[in-house]
Amino acid sequence: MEYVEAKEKFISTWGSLGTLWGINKAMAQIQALLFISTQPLSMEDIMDELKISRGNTSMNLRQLIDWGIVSKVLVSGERKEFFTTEKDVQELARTIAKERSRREIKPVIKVLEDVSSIKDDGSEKTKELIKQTKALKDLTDDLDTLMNKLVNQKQNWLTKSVLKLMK
Amino acid sequence: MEYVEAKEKFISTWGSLGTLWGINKAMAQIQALLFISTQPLSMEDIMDELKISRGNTSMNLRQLIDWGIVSKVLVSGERKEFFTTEKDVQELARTIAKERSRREIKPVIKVLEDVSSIKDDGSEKTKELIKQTKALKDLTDDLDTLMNKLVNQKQNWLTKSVLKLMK
DNA sequence: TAAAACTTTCAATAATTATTGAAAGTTTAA
DNA sequence: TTAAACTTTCAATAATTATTGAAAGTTTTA
Repeated sequence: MEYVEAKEKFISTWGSLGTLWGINKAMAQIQALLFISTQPLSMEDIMDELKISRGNTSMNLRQLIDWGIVSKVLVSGERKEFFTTEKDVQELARTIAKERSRREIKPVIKVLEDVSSIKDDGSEKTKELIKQTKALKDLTDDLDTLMNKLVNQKQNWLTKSVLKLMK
Repeated sequence: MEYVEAKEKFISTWGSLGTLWGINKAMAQIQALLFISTQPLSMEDIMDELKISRGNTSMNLRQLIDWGIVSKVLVSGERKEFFTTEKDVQELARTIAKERSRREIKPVIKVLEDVSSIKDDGSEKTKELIKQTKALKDLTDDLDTLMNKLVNQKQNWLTKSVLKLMK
């Protein structure tokens, strides 16, 4: 496989994986492109590489910035803006995990709490609803805690964690 | 909050969470409904509760069965089929984790391996592509291993794991 | 074996989500 | 200032994905 083919394969695979996990394709592909790029890229560069429109590029770059994954960089002597992504995979994973926890997991835990704390009217179906949503709440809470703990150990968190679990 | 309101809130929240994570709404809602139901439900029951068509119900039930999350149960004296979902949240999490690993993570690891093992032609951009996809491959591999290890400890895996990591 | 009871399939359609592109907005340099 | 260089916004449109419903298929019972 040559460079160009490998690059395209990587970008398109990353895009598909994104789609599978509820992340839009353009967003995932922009991040992938920046991730393997040796310098920061301008909007033009991204549009040309991925063959997407200016509007699309602009909107998705903003989302990536909101997620804390991409940042603007100033290139001296250049008027337009350039963009880079976090290059360290561990830091990247940490950022994504934190954001998904904050945006998606925490609100669900809140709903599960509300639902599981309705008044027990003694009926079987109410008991079941309470029991099951409580169990789901506890699990989600534990997973969220675990994920955040994992991700907050700055140094080699993954390796360390895997080792601990193998004991 | 009354039973009916709580039930609807749970089902619709679960549906939205599904959508956010790339799982279709009907599929997530069917699973949610079965999860809090005291008995197995027939296709009619599900259609009525969720106000979805027969075709939709049939297709999504099949997908849930393919994922190993829902199973058919025979109710004696009844001709039609009834369905239940795994009621134990830990077992449920285990099944979902394994399936997502098998269907989505493993194939991506394969692509990352291919891409990161292209010939180094000495150019900076090739070196960067190799370096970054290699790092991503290693991380993904570690996360996948960790997830599978977590999930394969049959008893109280989560609690145990959290405790270990807190040491 | 016929027909009733049920499930699956799939082409048509609806709903949702992503993308475009041009107009409006903003910043910088002369 | 003003006009060129650049970015953002957003209504229109395209692409994708989900859903319907009726016909075809299957199984069971009489």
